[in-house]
Amino acid sequence: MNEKYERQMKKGVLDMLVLKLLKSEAKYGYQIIQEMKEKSEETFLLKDGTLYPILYRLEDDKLVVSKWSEAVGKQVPRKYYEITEEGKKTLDEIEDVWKRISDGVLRIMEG
Amino acid sequence: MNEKYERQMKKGVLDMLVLKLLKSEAKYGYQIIQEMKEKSEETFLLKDGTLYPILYRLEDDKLVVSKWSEAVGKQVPRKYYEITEEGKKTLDEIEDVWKRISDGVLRIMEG
DNA sequence: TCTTATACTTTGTATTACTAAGTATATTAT
DNA sequence: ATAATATACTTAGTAATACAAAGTATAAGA
Repeated sequence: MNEKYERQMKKGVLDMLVLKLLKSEAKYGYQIIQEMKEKSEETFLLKDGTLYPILYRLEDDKLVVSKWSEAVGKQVPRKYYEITEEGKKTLDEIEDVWKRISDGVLRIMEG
Repeated sequence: MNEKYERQMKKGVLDMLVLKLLKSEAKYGYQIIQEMKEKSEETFLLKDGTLYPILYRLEDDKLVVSKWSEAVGKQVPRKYYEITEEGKKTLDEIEDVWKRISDGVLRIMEG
């Protein structure tokens, strides 16, 4: 029952969180999943099947670009995702939307 | 572009907000729309076509019950929606989910 | 050798906010 | 009287996304 609401409430915010994590530096998929888990203190536990479609969508929208890493030794090849200028701009906008909505929720829930 | 994110971010929270507004007293559709608008300071501007499907869903889930008002004078008949005990319990649970998710978002966005 | 972690891809499902169109009555302004 | 607006509820259809699940493949450790 609660999972239903949890899933719905996450809609829209994951794009924002992924862009935020990429803002400091380019990262690869597994790294994003780990940071999301650690920084949110276990609240955002993404499956890879959830993250990659988000990254592909962000790439289609030109908010991120991806590059395969040079083969360094025997390292499994990694695809690094880097935020674009447009991505940074969009991140700021999405953050404003989030602030406005969470403020609105607070006003109703606490009023 | 932003409308897309705004719409997604509202998913899940509208049920919570409607239940919250019904917690203090039974209300009819138009009244809910007005209170949502006022209390959220223009953030949640629901169309009737958005609200009623939510109310029907809540009713299907037995979180609210509806009663048509007695015909008082020439008043247009109104359908009052009242939160159930199960609805109150679910509201508390959804609120916990919301708090956990918004805390998680904050941790990532501010850290 | 087996398990686990790393790493990316694709397909399909369930859910929900919103638009739009429809029906109908009461009140207010012209 | 008439027109416009506010009130009040219903239904059908669209777009978007979190997630599960299944698949492919390599590296490291027990």
